[in-house]
Amino acid sequence: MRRGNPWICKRMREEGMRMTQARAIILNIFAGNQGEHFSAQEIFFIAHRINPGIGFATVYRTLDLLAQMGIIQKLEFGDGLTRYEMTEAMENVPHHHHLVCTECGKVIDYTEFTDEEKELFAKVEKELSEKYKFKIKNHIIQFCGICNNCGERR
Amino acid sequence: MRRGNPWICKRMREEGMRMTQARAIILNIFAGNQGEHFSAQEIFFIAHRINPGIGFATVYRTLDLLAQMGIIQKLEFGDGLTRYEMTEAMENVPHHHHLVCTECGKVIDYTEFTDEEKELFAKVEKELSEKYKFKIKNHIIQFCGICNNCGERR
DNA sequence: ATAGATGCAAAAATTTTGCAAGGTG
DNA sequence: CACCTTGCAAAATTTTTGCATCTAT
Repeated sequence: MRRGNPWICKRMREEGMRMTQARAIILNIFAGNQGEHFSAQEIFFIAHRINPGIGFATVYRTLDLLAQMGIIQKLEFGDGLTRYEMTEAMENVPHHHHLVCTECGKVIDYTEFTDEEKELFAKVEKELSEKYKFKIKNHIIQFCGICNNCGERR
Repeated sequence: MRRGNPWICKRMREEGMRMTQARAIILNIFAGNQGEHFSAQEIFFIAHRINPGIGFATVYRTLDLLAQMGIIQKLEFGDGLTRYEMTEAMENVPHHHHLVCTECGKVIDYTEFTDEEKELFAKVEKELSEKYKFKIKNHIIQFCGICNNCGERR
């Protein structure tokens, strides 16, 4: 099977896993759409169009696997669907956060954190890490509110 | 029906809603356990013990309602269950965030944000608000990692 | 009295699991 | 060739909905 990112292939092999067709397809979806957050359903439909043999179970199993490996990250915006996006550790994905409209579910990606903010977060993570003996791997920041459209509609 | 928090009752009446027994019981669960995050199931079991007549549908409908009113807030820690906790706007609930172990699901509440951090967030919210015409109501901050126990077990 | 709210049970929707068959290293 | 993965379909879970009945106001 044609492999994707060689680093990922290597990590998989090291842990006795295999780079299969299904996994490569799903990885490509994320790599080719950085900054997008897909639900399992969406991944299924896209992957299925590429290779109609791929089933739901494989999608779920692959998403779990990639999340465990830290390649993608789970997100939930409150509509009941789990979403996934590529981790910022991967392929120069810029650090970003989300603005979620609690009315219509619209999500805006927000990247303009200043250096000041980044430093602060680094500091907080370090403190938390020590205080609670937690090995912190990343953080999720969401601002919740009402978007332009929904605000006007009232 | 004996009402709980008068402010909430007032708001409900203003919007043509009613303070029912089920709603009062559920509100009490949150008010009496500030800082805890309940799943719908947990709320159901507690409420059901207080009044066995309460059904699942009512719990879900009430949780949605209270979330819409901004009294409780939806949270998801990645285990597939939606959780709810009282909003910090309510009953002097201190502002806090969460440390989530991605291995065992354990959640630690974290409250020690400094003034510096609070100011920064206020500033960021204001900027975002203007830039994206979003009416920001609150934010969710989660740090994800591996807790003490899970880290050692490996 | 009257609209809003509830409870029950059935339906939807999402995610997980078991197992034989297939693919990767 | 060994054994990790997959696909399928069935099961488990969580959440939503319809409708007759009940109940705050």
